[in-house]
Amino acid sequence: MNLPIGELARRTGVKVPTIRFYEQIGLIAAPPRTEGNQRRYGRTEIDRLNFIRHARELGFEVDHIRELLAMSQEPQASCHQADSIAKAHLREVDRRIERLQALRGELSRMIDECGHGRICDCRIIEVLADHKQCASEHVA
Amino acid sequence: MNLPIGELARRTGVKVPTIRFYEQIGLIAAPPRTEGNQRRYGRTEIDRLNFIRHARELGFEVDHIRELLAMSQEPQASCHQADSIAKAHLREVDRRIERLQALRGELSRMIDECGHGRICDCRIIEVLADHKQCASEHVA
DNA sequence: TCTTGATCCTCTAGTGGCTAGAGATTCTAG
DNA sequence: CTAGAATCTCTAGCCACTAGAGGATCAAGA
Repeated sequence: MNLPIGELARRTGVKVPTIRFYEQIGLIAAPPRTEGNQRRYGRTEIDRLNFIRHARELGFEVDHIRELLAMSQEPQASCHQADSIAKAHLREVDRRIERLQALRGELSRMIDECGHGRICDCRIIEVLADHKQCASEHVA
Repeated sequence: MNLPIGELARRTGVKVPTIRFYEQIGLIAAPPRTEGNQRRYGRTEIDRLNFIRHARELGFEVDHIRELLAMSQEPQASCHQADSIAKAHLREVDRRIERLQALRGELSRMIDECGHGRICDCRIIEVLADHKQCASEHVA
Protein backbone atom coordinates (compact mmCIF):
# COMPACT_ATOMS: atom_id res chain seq x y z
CA MET A 1 0.00 0.00 0.00
CA ASN A 2 1.57 3.27 1.14
CA LEU A 3 -0.35 5.33 -1.37
CA PRO A 4 0.29 8.99 -2.05
CA ILE A 5 -2.71 11.25 -1.80
CA GLY A 6 -3.30 11.40 -5.54
CA GLU A 7 -3.57 7.65 -5.79
CA LEU A 8 -5.95 7.56 -2.84
CA ALA A 9 -8.01 10.19 -4.62
CA ARG A 10 -8.07 8.12 -7.80
CA ARG A 11 -9.16 5.01 -5.96
CA THR A 12 -11.89 6.59 -3.90
CA GLY A 13 -13.21 9.28 -6.20
CA VAL A 14 -12.59 11.91 -3.54
CA LYS A 15 -10.54 14.82 -4.82
CA VAL A 16 -7.12 15.58 -3.39
CA PRO A 17 -7.99 18.94 -1.80
CA THR A 18 -11.12 17.37 -0.35
CA ILE A 19 -9.09 14.62 1.31
CA ARG A 20 -6.87 17.23 2.91
CA PHE A 21 -9.96 19.15 3.91
CA TYR A 22 -11.42 16.04 5.56
CA GLU A 23 -8.22 15.60 7.49
CA GLN A 24 -8.38 19.21 8.58
CA ILE A 25 -11.90 18.90 9.95
CA GLY A 26 -11.03 15.63 11.63
CA LEU A 27 -13.16 13.36 9.47
CA ILE A 28 -10.15 11.23 8.72
CA ALA A 29 -6.98 10.89 10.79
CA ALA A 30 -3.70 12.48 9.84
CA PRO A 31 -1.72 9.73 8.08
CA PRO A 32 2.01 9.06 8.43
CA ARG A 33 4.32 11.11 6.27
CA THR A 34 7.40 10.44 4.18
CA GLU A 35 10.70 12.04 5.09
CA GLY A 36 9.77 14.78 2.65
CA ASN A 37 6.51 15.43 4.48
CA GLN A 38 4.15 13.78 2.01
CA ARG A 39 1.12 11.84 3.20
CA ARG A 40 1.04 8.08 2.73
CA TYR A 41 -2.17 6.09 3.05
CA GLY A 42 -3.22 2.47 3.51
CA ARG A 43 -6.26 0.19 3.21
CA THR A 44 -8.00 1.78 6.18
CA GLU A 45 -8.17 5.14 4.54
CA ILE A 46 -9.52 3.74 1.29
CA ASP A 47 -12.38 2.13 3.19
CA ARG A 48 -13.01 5.14 5.32
CA LEU A 49 -13.06 7.51 2.36
CA ASN A 50 -15.34 5.22 0.41
CA PHE A 51 -17.66 5.20 3.37
CA ILE A 52 -17.56 8.98 3.56
CA ARG A 53 -18.03 9.50 -0.15
CA HIS A 54 -20.94 7.16 -0.32
CA ALA A 55 -22.58 8.69 2.71
CA ARG A 56 -22.12 12.17 1.26
CA GLU A 57 -23.64 11.06 -2.02
CA LEU A 58 -26.56 9.72 -0.07
CA GLY A 59 -26.95 13.16 1.41
CA PHE A 60 -25.72 12.55 4.95
CA GLU A 61 -24.28 15.62 6.56
CA VAL A 62 -20.72 15.59 7.73
CA ASP A 63 -21.77 15.61 11.36
CA HIS A 64 -23.88 12.51 10.83
CA ILE A 65 -21.03 10.81 9.07
CA ARG A 66 -18.83 11.66 11.99
CA GLU A 67 -21.26 9.95 14.34
CA LEU A 68 -21.54 6.91 12.13
CA LEU A 69 -17.78 6.63 11.87
CA ALA A 70 -17.39 6.97 15.61
CA MET A 71 -19.95 4.23 16.16
CA SER A 72 -18.37 1.94 13.63
CA GLN A 73 -15.21 2.14 15.64
CA GLU A 74 -16.66 0.70 18.81
CA PRO A 75 -18.44 -2.40 17.59
CA GLN A 76 -19.51 -3.33 21.10
CA ALA A 77 -21.85 -0.38 21.13
CA SER A 78 -25.47 -0.69 20.24
CA CYS A 79 -26.48 0.04 16.72
CA HIS A 80 -29.60 1.71 17.97
CA GLN A 81 -28.04 5.09 17.32
CA ALA A 82 -27.02 4.27 13.77
CA ASP A 83 -30.48 2.92 13.21
CA SER A 84 -32.16 6.10 14.36
CA ILE A 85 -29.85 8.32 12.35
CA ALA A 86 -30.76 6.29 9.30
CA LYS A 87 -34.46 6.47 10.10
CA ALA A 88 -34.39 10.22 10.57
CA HIS A 89 -32.54 10.44 7.32
CA LEU A 90 -35.08 8.28 5.56
CA ARG A 91 -37.85 10.60 6.64
CA GLU A 92 -35.87 13.54 5.34
CA VAL A 93 -35.24 11.79 2.04
CA ASP A 94 -38.95 11.10 1.67
CA ARG A 95 -39.71 14.74 2.22
CA ARG A 96 -37.16 15.76 -0.39
CA ILE A 97 -38.48 13.31 -2.95
CA GLU A 98 -41.98 14.59 -2.40
CA ARG A 99 -40.97 18.19 -2.87
CA LEU A 100 -38.91 17.42 -5.94
CA GLN A 101 -41.78 15.57 -7.53
CA ALA A 102 -44.14 18.46 -6.98
CA LEU A 103 -41.50 20.70 -8.50
CA ARG A 104 -41.08 18.33 -11.40
CA GLY A 105 -44.73 18.54 -12.19
CA GLU A 106 -44.71 22.28 -12.10
CA LEU A 107 -41.63 22.53 -14.25
CA SER A 108 -42.92 20.24 -16.93
CA ARG A 109 -46.24 22.00 -17.03
CA MET A 110 -44.37 25.25 -17.47
CA ILE A 111 -42.42 23.80 -20.34
CA ASP A 112 -45.49 22.32 -22.00
CA GLU A 113 -47.26 25.60 -21.85
CA CYS A 114 -44.42 27.65 -23.23
CA GLY A 115 -45.69 29.17 -26.43
CA HIS A 116 -42.33 28.59 -28.12
CA GLY A 117 -42.72 31.99 -29.60
CA ARG A 118 -42.17 35.35 -28.01
CA ILE A 119 -41.56 36.00 -24.37
CA CYS A 120 -44.85 37.78 -24.09
CA ASP A 121 -46.64 34.50 -24.80
CA CYS A 122 -44.31 32.39 -22.69
CA ARG A 123 -45.77 30.86 -19.58
CA ILE A 124 -42.42 30.19 -17.97
CA ILE A 125 -41.86 33.79 -17.10
CA GLU A 126 -45.49 34.21 -16.32
CA VAL A 127 -45.77 31.22 -14.07
CA LEU A 128 -42.72 32.20 -12.15
CA ALA A 129 -44.02 35.70 -11.68
CA ASP A 130 -47.25 34.53 -10.16
CA HIS A 131 -47.26 31.86 -7.55
CA LYS A 132 -50.91 31.79 -6.60
CA GLN A 133 -52.39 30.68 -9.88
CA CYS A 134 -49.73 29.04 -11.90
CA ALA A 135 -51.44 28.49 -15.20
CA SER A 136 -54.69 30.24 -15.65
CA GLU A 137 -56.28 33.34 -17.13
CA HIS A 138 -53.38 35.68 -17.34
CA VAL A 139 -52.75 36.23 -20.99
CA ALA A 140 -55.56 38.71 -21.33
CA MET B 1 -47.35 51.99 -2.17
CA ASN B 2 -44.01 53.24 -0.88
CA LEU B 3 -43.43 50.25 1.30
CA PRO B 4 -40.60 49.95 3.80
CA ILE B 5 -38.43 46.90 3.49
CA GLY B 6 -40.12 45.00 6.30
CA GLU B 7 -43.51 45.34 4.64
CA LEU B 8 -42.07 44.19 1.32
CA ALA B 9 -40.61 41.22 3.16
CA ARG B 10 -43.97 40.40 4.70
CA ARG B 11 -45.75 40.58 1.36
CA THR B 12 -43.27 38.52 -0.62
CA GLY B 13 -42.04 36.05 1.94
CA VAL B 14 -38.47 37.09 1.31
CA LYS B 15 -36.62 38.02 4.48
CA VAL B 16 -35.33 41.52 5.03
CA PRO B 17 -31.62 40.71 4.99
CA THR B 18 -32.19 38.62 1.89
CA ILE B 19 -33.81 41.53 0.08
CA ARG B 20 -30.81 43.70 0.88
CA PHE B 21 -28.56 40.88 -0.23
CA TYR B 22 -30.42 40.63 -3.55
CA GLU B 23 -29.93 44.33 -4.05
CA GLN B 24 -26.24 43.95 -3.32
CA ILE B 25 -25.76 41.24 -5.92
CA GLY B 26 -27.80 43.19 -8.42
CA LEU B 27 -30.78 40.86 -8.60
CA ILE B 28 -33.08 43.75 -7.82
CA ALA B 29 -32.43 47.44 -8.38
CA ALA B 30 -31.60 49.86 -5.59
CA PRO B 31 -34.90 51.54 -4.70
CA PRO B 32 -35.41 55.22 -3.85
CA ARG B 33 -34.76 56.22 -0.26
CA THR B 34 -36.47 58.42 2.29
CA GLU B 35 -34.71 61.52 3.61
CA GLY B 36 -33.56 59.34 6.48
CA ASN B 37 -31.97 56.87 4.04
CA GLN B 38 -34.54 54.09 4.33
CA ARG B 39 -35.56 52.07 1.30
CA ARG B 40 -39.05 52.46 -0.12
CA TYR B 41 -40.53 50.00 -2.58
CA GLY B 42 -43.42 49.80 -5.02
CA ARG B 43 -45.46 47.28 -7.04
CA THR B 44 -42.60 46.45 -9.34
CA GLU B 45 -40.46 45.15 -6.55
CA ILE B 46 -43.24 43.03 -5.13
CA ASP B 47 -43.64 41.33 -8.50
CA ARG B 48 -39.96 40.94 -9.04
CA LEU B 49 -39.36 39.48 -5.61
CA ASN B 50 -42.27 37.09 -6.00
CA PHE B 51 -40.76 35.96 -9.26
CA ILE B 52 -37.40 35.47 -7.61
CA ARG B 53 -38.78 33.67 -4.61
CA HIS B 54 -40.83 31.32 -6.69
CA ALA B 55 -37.94 30.55 -8.99
CA ARG B 56 -35.66 29.92 -6.01
CA GLU B 57 -38.23 27.60 -4.49
CA LEU B 58 -38.26 25.72 -7.75
CA GLY B 59 -34.51 25.40 -7.38
CA PHE B 60 -33.35 27.76 -10.12
CA GLU B 61 -29.93 29.21 -9.45
CA VAL B 62 -29.50 32.92 -9.05
CA ASP B 63 -27.66 33.19 -12.36
CA HIS B 64 -30.53 31.50 -14.13
CA ILE B 65 -32.99 33.80 -12.45
CA ARG B 66 -30.93 36.74 -13.59
CA GLU B 67 -31.21 35.52 -17.19
CA LEU B 68 -34.92 34.90 -16.88
CA LEU B 69 -35.45 38.36 -15.46
CA ALA B 70 -33.42 39.94 -18.23
CA MET B 71 -35.47 38.05 -20.81
CA SER B 72 -38.75 39.01 -19.24
CA GLN B 73 -37.77 42.59 -19.77
CA GLU B 74 -37.61 42.37 -23.53
CA PRO B 75 -40.94 40.81 -24.42
CA GLN B 76 -40.25 40.87 -28.13
CA ALA B 77 -37.41 38.40 -27.72
CA SER B 78 -37.78 34.69 -28.31
CA CYS B 79 -38.63 32.48 -25.38
CA HIS B 80 -36.42 29.71 -26.67
CA GLN B 81 -33.83 30.55 -24.03
CA ALA B 82 -36.30 30.48 -21.17
CA ASP B 83 -37.53 27.18 -22.45
CA SER B 84 -34.09 25.65 -22.52
CA ILE B 85 -33.19 26.93 -19.09
CA ALA B 86 -36.33 25.33 -17.75
CA LYS B 87 -35.63 22.10 -19.60
CA ALA B 88 -32.08 21.86 -18.33
CA HIS B 89 -33.44 22.43 -14.88
CA LEU B 90 -36.01 19.72 -15.31
CA ARG B 91 -33.31 17.25 -16.29
CA GLU B 92 -31.36 18.16 -13.19
CA VAL B 93 -34.43 17.66 -11.04
CA ASP B 94 -34.98 14.25 -12.60
CA ARG B 95 -31.43 13.25 -11.81
CA ARG B 96 -31.87 14.30 -8.21
CA ILE B 97 -35.10 12.37 -7.84
CA GLU B 98 -33.47 9.30 -9.28
CA ARG B 99 -30.58 9.45 -6.87
CA LEU B 100 -32.81 10.11 -3.93
CA GLN B 101 -34.93 7.12 -4.78
CA ALA B 102 -31.89 4.88 -4.98
CA LEU B 103 -30.86 6.27 -1.63
CA ARG B 104 -34.32 5.64 -0.24
CA GLY B 105 -34.12 2.01 -1.19
CA GLU B 106 -30.74 1.61 0.35
CA LEU B 107 -31.71 3.36 3.53
CA SER B 108 -34.78 1.27 4.07
CA ARG B 109 -32.91 -1.92 3.35
CA MET B 110 -30.25 -0.79 5.79
CA ILE B 111 -32.88 -0.23 8.42
CA ASP B 112 -34.57 -3.55 7.75
CA GLU B 113 -31.33 -5.40 7.93
CA CYS B 114 -30.12 -3.78 11.06
CA GLY B 115 -30.20 -6.52 13.64
CA HIS B 116 -30.98 -4.04 16.39
CA GLY B 117 -28.13 -5.60 18.29
CA ARG B 118 -24.50 -4.70 18.20
CA ILE B 119 -22.79 -2.64 15.53
CA CYS B 120 -20.94 -5.64 14.30
CA ASP B 121 -24.23 -7.09 13.11
CA CYS B 122 -25.48 -3.81 11.77
CA ARG B 123 -25.43 -3.28 8.03
CA ILE B 124 -25.75 0.47 8.12
CA ILE B 125 -22.07 1.10 8.49
CA GLU B 126 -21.27 -1.75 6.20
CA VAL B 127 -23.60 -0.78 3.42
CA LEU B 128 -22.26 2.72 3.39
CA ALA B 129 -18.68 1.53 3.42
CA ASP B 130 -19.09 -0.57 0.34
CA HIS B 131 -20.93 0.84 -2.61
CA LYS B 132 -20.44 -1.98 -5.08
CA GLN B 133 -22.25 -4.79 -3.30
CA CYS B 134 -24.49 -3.24 -0.79
CA ALA B 135 -25.88 -6.25 1.00
CA SER B 136 -24.11 -9.49 0.46
CA GLU B 137 -21.56 -11.81 2.03
CA HIS B 138 -19.65 -9.46 4.23
CA VAL B 139 -20.42 -10.45 7.80
CA ALA B 140 -17.87 -13.23 7.99
C1' DT C 1 24.20 11.19 -10.72
C1' DC C 2 21.40 14.53 -12.74
C1' DT C 3 17.35 16.27 -14.68
C1' DT C 4 12.70 16.71 -15.70
C1' DG C 5 8.08 17.09 -14.88
C1' DA C 6 4.44 15.23 -12.29
C1' DT C 7 2.91 15.28 -7.87
C1' DC C 8 2.95 16.99 -3.45
C1' DC C 9 3.13 20.63 0.40
C1' DT C 10 0.92 24.83 3.08
C1' DC C 11 -1.59 28.76 3.05
C1' DT C 12 -5.04 32.04 1.91
C1' DA C 13 -9.10 33.30 -0.32
C1' DG C 14 -13.30 32.40 -2.94
C1' DT C 15 -17.79 29.94 -3.93
C1' DG C 16 -23.28 30.18 -3.31
C1' DG C 17 -26.97 31.85 -0.95
C1' DC C 18 -27.86 33.44 2.49
C1' DT C 19 -28.03 34.43 8.07
C1' DA C 20 -26.65 36.69 12.44
C1' DG C 21 -25.24 40.33 15.21
C1' DA C 22 -23.33 44.93 16.65
C1' DG C 23 -24.13 49.53 17.12
C1' DA C 24 -26.22 53.53 15.33
C1' DT C 25 -30.19 55.99 13.19
C1' DT C 26 -35.04 56.80 11.75
C1' DC C 27 -39.81 56.24 11.70
C1' DT C 28 -44.48 56.30 13.72
C1' DA C 29 -48.21 55.87 17.12
C1' DG C 30 -49.80 57.58 21.24
C1' DC D 1 -42.32 64.58 22.63
C1' DT D 2 -41.13 60.10 23.55
C1' DA D 3 -40.71 55.18 23.39
C1' DG D 4 -39.90 51.32 21.00
C1' DA D 5 -40.17 49.10 16.61
C1' DA D 6 -37.98 49.08 12.39
C1' DT D 7 -34.31 50.47 9.66
C1' DC D 8 -29.43 51.41 8.37
C1' DT D 9 -24.34 49.72 7.38
C1' DC D 10 -20.88 46.71 8.27
C1' DT D 11 -18.51 42.57 9.36
C1' DA D 12 -18.37 37.82 10.09
C1' DG D 13 -20.22 33.19 9.89
C1' DC D 14 -22.34 29.06 7.76
C1' DC D 15 -21.37 24.41 4.87
C1' DA D 16 -18.63 21.69 2.12
C1' DC D 17 -15.75 22.35 -0.61
C1' DT D 18 -12.60 24.50 -4.68
C1' DA D 19 -8.88 27.37 -6.70
C1' DG D 20 -4.51 29.25 -6.94
C1' DA D 21 0.14 30.87 -5.47
C1' DG D 22 4.61 29.65 -4.57
C1' DG D 23 7.58 26.28 -3.25
C1' DA D 24 9.29 21.26 -2.08
C1' DT D 25 9.58 16.31 -3.19
C1' DC D 26 9.32 12.15 -5.71
C1' DA D 27 10.15 8.61 -9.47
C1' DA D 28 11.79 7.50 -13.91
C1' DG D 29 14.84 7.98 -17.63
C1' DA D 30 19.43 9.56 -19.66
